[in-house]
Amino acid sequence: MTGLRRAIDQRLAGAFETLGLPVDLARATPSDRPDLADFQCNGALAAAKRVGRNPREIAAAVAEALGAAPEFSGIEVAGPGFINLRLSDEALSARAGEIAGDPRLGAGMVGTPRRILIDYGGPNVAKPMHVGHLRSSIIGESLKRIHRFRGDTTVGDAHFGDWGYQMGLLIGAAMDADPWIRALVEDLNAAGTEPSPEAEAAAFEGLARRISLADLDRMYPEAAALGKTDEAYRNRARRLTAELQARRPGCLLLWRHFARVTQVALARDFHALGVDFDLWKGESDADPLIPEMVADLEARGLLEDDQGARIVRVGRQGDKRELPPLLVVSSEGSAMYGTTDLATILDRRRTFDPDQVLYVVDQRQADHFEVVFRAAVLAGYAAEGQLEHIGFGTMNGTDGKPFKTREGGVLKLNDLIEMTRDRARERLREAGLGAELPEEAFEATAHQVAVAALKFADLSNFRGTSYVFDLDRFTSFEGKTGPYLLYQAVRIKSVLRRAAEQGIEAGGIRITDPAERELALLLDAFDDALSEAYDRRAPNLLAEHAYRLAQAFSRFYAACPILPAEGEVRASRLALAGTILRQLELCLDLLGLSAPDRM
RNA sequence: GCGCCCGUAGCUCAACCGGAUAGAGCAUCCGCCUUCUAAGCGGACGGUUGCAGGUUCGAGUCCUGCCGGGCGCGCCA
Repeated sequence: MTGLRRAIDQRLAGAFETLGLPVDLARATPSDRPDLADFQCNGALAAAKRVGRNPREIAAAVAEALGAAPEFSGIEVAGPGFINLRLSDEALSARAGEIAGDPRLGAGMVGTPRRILIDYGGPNVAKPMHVGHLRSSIIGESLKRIHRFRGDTTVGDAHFGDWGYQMGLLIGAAMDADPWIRALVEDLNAAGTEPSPEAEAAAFEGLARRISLADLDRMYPEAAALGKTDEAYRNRARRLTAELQARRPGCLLLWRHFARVTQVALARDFHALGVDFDLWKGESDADPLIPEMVADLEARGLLEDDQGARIVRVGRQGDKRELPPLLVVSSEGSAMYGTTDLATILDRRRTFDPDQVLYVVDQRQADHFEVVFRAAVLAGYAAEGQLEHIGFGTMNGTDGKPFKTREGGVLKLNDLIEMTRDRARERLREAGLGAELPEEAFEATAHQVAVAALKFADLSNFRGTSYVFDLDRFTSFEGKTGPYLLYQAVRIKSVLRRAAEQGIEAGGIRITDPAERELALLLDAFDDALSEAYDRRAPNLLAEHAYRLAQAFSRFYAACPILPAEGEVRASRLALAGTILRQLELCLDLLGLSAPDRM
């Protein structure tokens, strides 16, 4: 199925070819001047430059050549050589009808599907999620859904931060906090063998009583702070990290408890946000590959000794700056951030063999990924361009620096969600739904509204730039917000429900009113918005489309009564509304949102 | 110091390969519920796109310089 915009491209290409003009310039875009046209082509201007002729003459010739095409109701040359194209109501009606009958609502697939792995979320053991985790999680989730919908075999991996120095800190802190734990770890380490299943079960049971997620939340910041100021403490944590990575049984067992407790809680929190991972692989899963990888790097002659550490230099001729080397083995003998990342590349290659890996991680880590990717290419673990860092900007406070609460701490994601849910409940009660809906549905709706508000507020910004985190804006339900999108969907559902009750049926779509034209044009523009969001890895483009669609519907709703109309007009408007709902809900789903039935 | 990113309306953000009159939301003001959910709709107000040059028929967009801000620059992740 070809969309209208693409059909116009083809018409233009035909005309350009006939006239001996560069065909790559034959492209229609939505008009900047909706009062003058639906689409415009600026190709005559660029062509004039290339072939050295008058742009208006070229435009006039193209317009002439286009003259017989049936989908246009108006073709005009304007300004310096814009070709303004207006579509006939018939063409729009036919296209709207096509989309109405299309399970994919007008969206195309990629030409050649690829295998894509998306690394996002990046939760860590013992670190509760804060607002900073919101971006990676929801951008990554949306990219995953967009890729999958367009036909790629797509896998989302949480890439759980469960390995490294932080674990040494925590193991030490837990041993300090409780003599029973200290004894357990030390005895197991001394024994040097895995405990029996019974002993292991008993140990986990004892740990479950002693260390909860809340304890970890409390212990980690304290230990991290101590590690910064106290050298002996820091050195012990490093040693314990190395012991864990050497798989000393006591450290390993305690670590497994930490990871398990955290993961269960995190998966629940992610799910509540509409974020679900296909894989929950940890950095620890890449760990077993490290020895052979180090040997391999050695064999390839890439490893160098430097200040007691082992590194890979990744500088290239023509670099504008000197990149730091990849630190493969620390002077303590530990694997570092980059080591596990490199080993993870190997692991993914063996287990999933992706054509491309997208890392949805804070922009500040651009240099780190550049180093890792270069090392991977040097070692032959990945091809140039196969690994891509999808960086995003930070959420800043009004002072322009990464967001902190008034107390100076980080805002926990769960607190933000609860705050927003409170506002949603209040708003639902005002609407009188508190009494009408069963408790469960009421809570579910409040949650949907809150999540939509938070996620849309983030997704509507271009991912690459930092933005100011404004609590009021994030928890607002009016204007260009997630709840606005949900509300439009809810209104349509309500209309469709009434229509069904009254036995009113939808019919063929006939576009006549300006509000209907706008809707038909937007339905057609979905495919462009989706493929653009895909190509540029920019969900905000899809969010923008969803908003425009919702807004156009709201105007249509105000201007064109649906059920109060009669006959074919009513049947047409009902069909149009139903199609808008389906495309809107599809957009919401691709953004990781969902609309309730009532709100 | 070196490098990367950013600077657009009072505030928060958009702007497709360089195109016409730079768009939304919030805030402010004025209208609209006796038709389907007013979390809505219509309208008004609001801009020298940080500054100065350059390329171009045409620049928020490309180039150079300056000013301002953020971030990164091997033993955390």
